[in-house]
Amino acid sequence: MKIYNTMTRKKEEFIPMDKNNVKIYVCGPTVYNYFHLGNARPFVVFDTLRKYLIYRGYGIDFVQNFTDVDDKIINKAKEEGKNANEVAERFIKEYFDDADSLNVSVADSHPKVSENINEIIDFVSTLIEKGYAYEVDGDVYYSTKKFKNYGRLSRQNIEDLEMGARIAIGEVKKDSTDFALWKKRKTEDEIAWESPWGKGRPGWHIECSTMSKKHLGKTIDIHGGGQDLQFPHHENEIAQSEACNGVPFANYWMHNGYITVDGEKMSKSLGNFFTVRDIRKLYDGEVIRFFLLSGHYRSPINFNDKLMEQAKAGLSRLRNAKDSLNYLIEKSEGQLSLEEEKALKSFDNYRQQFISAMDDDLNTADGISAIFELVTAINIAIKDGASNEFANESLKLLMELCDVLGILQKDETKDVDEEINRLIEERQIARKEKDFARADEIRDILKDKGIALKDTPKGVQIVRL
RNA sequence: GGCGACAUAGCCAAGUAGUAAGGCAGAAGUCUGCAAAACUUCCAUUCCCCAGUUCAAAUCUGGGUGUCGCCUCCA
Repeated sequence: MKIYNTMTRKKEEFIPMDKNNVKIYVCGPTVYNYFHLGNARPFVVFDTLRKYLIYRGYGIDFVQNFTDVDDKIINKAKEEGKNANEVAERFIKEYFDDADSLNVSVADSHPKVSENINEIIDFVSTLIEKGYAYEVDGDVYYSTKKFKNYGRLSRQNIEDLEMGARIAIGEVKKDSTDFALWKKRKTEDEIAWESPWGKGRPGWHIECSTMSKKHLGKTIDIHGGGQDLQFPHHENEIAQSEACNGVPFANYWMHNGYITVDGEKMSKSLGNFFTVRDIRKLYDGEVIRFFLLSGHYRSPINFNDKLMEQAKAGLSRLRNAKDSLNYLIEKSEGQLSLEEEKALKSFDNYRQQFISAMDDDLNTADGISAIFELVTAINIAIKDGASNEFANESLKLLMELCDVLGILQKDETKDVDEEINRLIEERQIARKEKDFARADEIRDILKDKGIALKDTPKGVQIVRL
């Protein structure tokens, strides 16, 4: 597999340190609100990477943190008259709710800042000992000029950065590019922990270095996150980790592009964001996931109603194929015919097409195309019916590929209640007696209940809307 | 000011040198009591513009135009 490495700006062959234990760290959310679609993108993208690597036989150790100590959480808590921990815990719960709707699997671990304070203090202490950090009156800063590769990931040189940097009032850094490792407590009611530098809390960047080291070790295979984290967050992580550990931090850096609204980046600061929770009121989580995977992960994706409708329509084509196969399996019997055997063999081309797309820096857009082509081939093959075995095998292949992308995962129950069954039966009788007015009336009634009917040669197929 | 990305049909989107995938929308047809779904056919002589390299360019080089991003919390 080839992966585009931001560090080298090239697609590189992916060679993990240990095939059975690929170490992946992805920057997780700051839990002070529902996450928005822009936040969702890395969750979905790197979850897909994880699923694909597992599909290809790798063992994965996947870590995604929760930033549960942060100014924004503190502010939100003040607004709501709660304590910061309550706010963080609540939105961690909401994270899992939304993530689940997107079919994003739970990580192997989801460490929290608040549970790693001691490790963070140790990390900062080491940086001070090694001369990479300094304390000023209870604050601790990282001295960027001490780290010779500072700016390498984002291709910035430190002099240019200094020109653009601003020092906020009250900050006592030596250089404008220095950043906080530990922040002194400013008011009594602020959340704070004891440290060698007095009461305070960790800066933002140090947590990822610390938790990555704790759960995955000094060097990891892949570090992922949004493009906007490249600078300064990931740059700072590298500076911290490599200064502390003396070995390379991550072998591959992957950055997803952002979501735009009317061509502008969706972000909290611009206020033009849509939370996944809100989008879910209109679209199934799977539609959102499919939408996010419909373009390459490094390209920007624009978000609007029209595009969501397109994604929804595309996904239903895939879902219809799955439903048809399931229906066929229920209604048909028998073994593969000679023709079917041949068709099934040819389907392997689509699998190969899918794999080579995904192998090429996780080209999900091309991967999806392969699935569409498979679906067309399946539809043609089953047009006039098919054996049970053929339907089964086709479904197996379709789902093999869809599972990797995390789509078509939710199976609506085929069970319908008695009243609906009675109505369907009544409609069949009405049709037989050519009372089409009544038949159509019943179809409308069922439609209101979220059930569509397809009259097929083999009977009535029930489809959940 | 420094650094970077992108520009392919009505819309979305692959394709990084060998003659434009796939999806949505649309049109016509098949099937159907009517639908729905599905199937068949049609839908970019052309890839922002101009030069250049080459037997050959959407793809490489140079220049231009436009859009967006990072440099400040952000996925």
